[in-house]
Amino acid sequence: MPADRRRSNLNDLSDDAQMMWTNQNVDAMSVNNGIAFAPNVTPITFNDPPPLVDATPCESSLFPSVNECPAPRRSGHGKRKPENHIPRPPNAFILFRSSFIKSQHVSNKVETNHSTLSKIIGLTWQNLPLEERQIWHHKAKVALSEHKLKFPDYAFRPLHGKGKDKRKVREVGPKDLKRCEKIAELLVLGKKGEDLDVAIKEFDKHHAPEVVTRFEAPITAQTFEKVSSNERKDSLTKKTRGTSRKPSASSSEALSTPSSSPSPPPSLLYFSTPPPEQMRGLRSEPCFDMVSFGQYPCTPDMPTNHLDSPNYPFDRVDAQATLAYQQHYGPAPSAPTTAGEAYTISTDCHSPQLSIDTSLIPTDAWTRDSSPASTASSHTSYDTPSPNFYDPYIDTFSTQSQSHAPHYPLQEQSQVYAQGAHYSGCDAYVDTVHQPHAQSAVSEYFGASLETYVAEHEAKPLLASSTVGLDYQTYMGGVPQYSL
DNA sequence: CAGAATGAAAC
DNA sequence: GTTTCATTCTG
Repeated sequence: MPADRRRSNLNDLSDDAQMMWTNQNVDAMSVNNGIAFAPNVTPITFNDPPPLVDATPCESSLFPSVNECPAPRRSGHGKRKPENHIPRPPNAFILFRSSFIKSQHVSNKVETNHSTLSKIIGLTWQNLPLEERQIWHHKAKVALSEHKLKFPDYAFRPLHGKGKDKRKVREVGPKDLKRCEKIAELLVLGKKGEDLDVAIKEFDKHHAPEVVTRFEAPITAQTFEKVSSNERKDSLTKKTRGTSRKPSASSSEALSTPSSSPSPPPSLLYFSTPPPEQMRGLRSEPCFDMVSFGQYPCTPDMPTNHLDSPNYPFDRVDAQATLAYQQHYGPAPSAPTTAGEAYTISTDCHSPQLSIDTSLIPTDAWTRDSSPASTASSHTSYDTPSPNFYDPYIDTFSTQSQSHAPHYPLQEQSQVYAQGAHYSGCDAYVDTVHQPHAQSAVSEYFGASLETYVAEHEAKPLLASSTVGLDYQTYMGGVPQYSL
């Protein structure tokens, strides 16, 4: 009877929709079937303090859930909701996150930004032992049952088309994925609170945020041709695509290869290099994030222009930087053939990193109504199996024992993660805060006429990425600057 | 109010 | 397959 439930009027429900999803009732119940199993929870007691049942069937040892009194629930996501809005039952991760935040495993000293925290918690979640995650899935299941008991008429009714004009303007951060990973790693190892403070403080001493540059997939004359013909109707009909994400636990696409996701053709507009003011006008986000470029200790010969500074000499064309690289260092790395492949030029202190994700941008990437971040291609670049094999329903549906799949060590996961589209805020994201010289090369790259370049080097990928990387390496003189 | 994460559920 | 929305809080 889902149809019936759907028809039911949510607004009939009483005003006690102010809920806080904690695990307080969860552990007191057992979920062995879909029927009533929570005798102590009724629609009335749903918000009541936790029953004093100690017999927790299972509790995370690593991150025990917080059972203190819930803080009054803030209206979800700060969005205005109807007075009697009934929130969705939380999923396992949301429960985990909630509890995690509340227990302050990561103190304010380490991280305050919740976007970053989400990242950290996400990484932690991925690295959580299977059993631990299972516990949270169990809690989620119980929460769902509770929810059903309390709101038997509830049906999730997402407002489709609501976010049609929504676009991911720009990614916050991700300042430092490595740092997030480190924190997550330590967390899974049991370090939290003050221990973590100390460990991260030490880590921060030696760690510098990595440089990440994103370029779209290599442009060839062929693709250019193809695009030109398709461009018009494409841009007329295509709408923004939603954000998909990296492989998830229950998703079978986790194991799919990136080659199965053809890239959308780049747009004609993309090929031309508009004047900076036009660029800013066309796109709602800047090409580069150079917020604190000036913080970096500059040497006299270092460029100090911001790309988005009006003073930046965009007319200074130096396409030869790329060619010079090829002449000097030989052929570039083999061209990626699938969207989402990434060049990753060594990352540690000995050779500072430059990751280039070559995901294509949607056709209208330079127009207002699209989001590079929301292309599927930018989220399918996992060329290793997902570390996440956990099937929350493994107990209900007996599947090919995925649960016995190997648990990927963090390091490996990180690589997978780093090659994904998590720097997907724009086509070329360069954190030059710590590597200003890289900016120089990128600037030159962008100053060049790509049209000319493509015409002259047809069927060859643009290699600005490599140029930038080497440029920076050269600048660093091969001297280790940071240790990780 | 977007953003960050993952996952459930609806289109 | 895609989109929304659960949590949380800051910028």
